[in-house]
Amino acid sequence: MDTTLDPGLGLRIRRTESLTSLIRRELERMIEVGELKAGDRLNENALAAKLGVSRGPVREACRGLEQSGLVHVIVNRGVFVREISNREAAELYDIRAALYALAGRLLASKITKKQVTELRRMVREMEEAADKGELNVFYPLNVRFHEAIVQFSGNGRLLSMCTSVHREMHLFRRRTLDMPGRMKISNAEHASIVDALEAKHGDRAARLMEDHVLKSRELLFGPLGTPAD
Amino acid sequence: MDTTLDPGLGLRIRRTESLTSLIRRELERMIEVGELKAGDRLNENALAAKLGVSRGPVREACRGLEQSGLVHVIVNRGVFVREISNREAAELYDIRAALYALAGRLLASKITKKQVTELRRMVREMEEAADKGELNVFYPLNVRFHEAIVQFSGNGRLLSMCTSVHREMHLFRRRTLDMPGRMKISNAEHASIVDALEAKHGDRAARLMEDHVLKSRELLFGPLGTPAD
DNA sequence: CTGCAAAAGATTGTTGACAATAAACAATGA
DNA sequence: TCATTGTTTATTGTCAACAATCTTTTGCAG
Repeated sequence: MDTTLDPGLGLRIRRTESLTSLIRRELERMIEVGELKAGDRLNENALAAKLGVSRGPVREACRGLEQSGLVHVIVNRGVFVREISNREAAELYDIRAALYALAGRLLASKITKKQVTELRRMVREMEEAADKGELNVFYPLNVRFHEAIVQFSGNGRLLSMCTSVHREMHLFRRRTLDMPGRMKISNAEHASIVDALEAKHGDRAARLMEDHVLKSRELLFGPLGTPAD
Repeated sequence: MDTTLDPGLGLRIRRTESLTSLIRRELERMIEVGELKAGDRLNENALAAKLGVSRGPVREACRGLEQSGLVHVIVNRGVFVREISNREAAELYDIRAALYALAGRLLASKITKKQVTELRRMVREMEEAADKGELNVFYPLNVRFHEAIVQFSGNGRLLSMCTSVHREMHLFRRRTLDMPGRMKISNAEHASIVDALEAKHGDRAARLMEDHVLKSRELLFGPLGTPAD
């Protein structure tokens, strides 16, 4: 298989985007999809060869990934896809809860009818997926629902932060226990959140968003505080 | 003036740390201090020559800085120290408020007597600085006070996020109006925060932290929402 | 066979050179 | 005089080679 970065289209693309950013996105994709698993080392030579470029842009891309927390670099040893410990995952849940609460509060004060409709549509689709027990339909909708709320909140930096946190959490091994009734419970919370948003009740929306995230956290780590590791 | 990166010590240092990270810290310092101002372009050749290295590590360092939001890169044009608009600064204030609230909540549940003493000492020193009207003493103490709370909270990722947000906000032109009585008011809030922490009253600590940040925001932008630009 | 030491190999860190692009400037015509 | 086009210069994007470091293998003594 030839996974080169479009050498044919290269001439057109290269004008508006550097190889570095293309490679960074490609690496993010590989990590997201699982082509690169937590703990894997990124071999610069191999990657450069595989993508049909030299090591320079690959190294630059890795430096960006390092800062965004997706990989960590050990001098003279290489860059490794980060492994998220239980403890770190728990920390990220707390942060996500705080950021989502903010998103809810901000959005409640400015949400439009159109946005409410959009969110309600997602909730309805998730409801169908939950009824049929289709987790592979529910899950991406769930992601998009949360993303939409953060995006609608209008705080650009908040959006990029949430995206970053979300990417990092993906590195965490344990998937949320897909308990049978979990989808319906989760979606009921979604409905309440949209209600609060529509009512422009900022405090309630914030609290519901926070609880929604912390409930996921509890499902993984139990009701008490941070796990040892 | 020779601002080379210690070519003498280089040999020793290079073993445990790459030039890239040294340069990134140096650039962060230059931005922090104001040697590089918002909007300035970072000339790769000039920087490389000044630091006595080649362009490679400089470029890698810039990619890290880009991801952390301190600079932005325009393809084929160069990397520029980011300019923070009023709007973005306001967004960052909101985020900081949410993160600090989390820090307060977390710390309240686990603060030690020793940490309370430490915080109280800082408040006392700030009180003295406020009495004498010494802003240049008050300000760094103020920073350390907030940093300490975040650090004591025990959430590592939260600490790095707050540091990052703080750095970014430094790029914002308008300094907080140093109104005459401002320091004393601010420090009274600090005292209340420590009280809430000592009482292990998480909700109250969270709310006080949030209000404390949002009050700074109001001082800059007024009581209503986000400024246009 | 095991443990250690030294050499060979692989990989990262760094550099200088070349190619591609954008900015600055000069020349031309209206 | 001004706008436009062509040319030169400066700067960034990319690459391939070299140096430093780490890992693995091999050889040898016990």
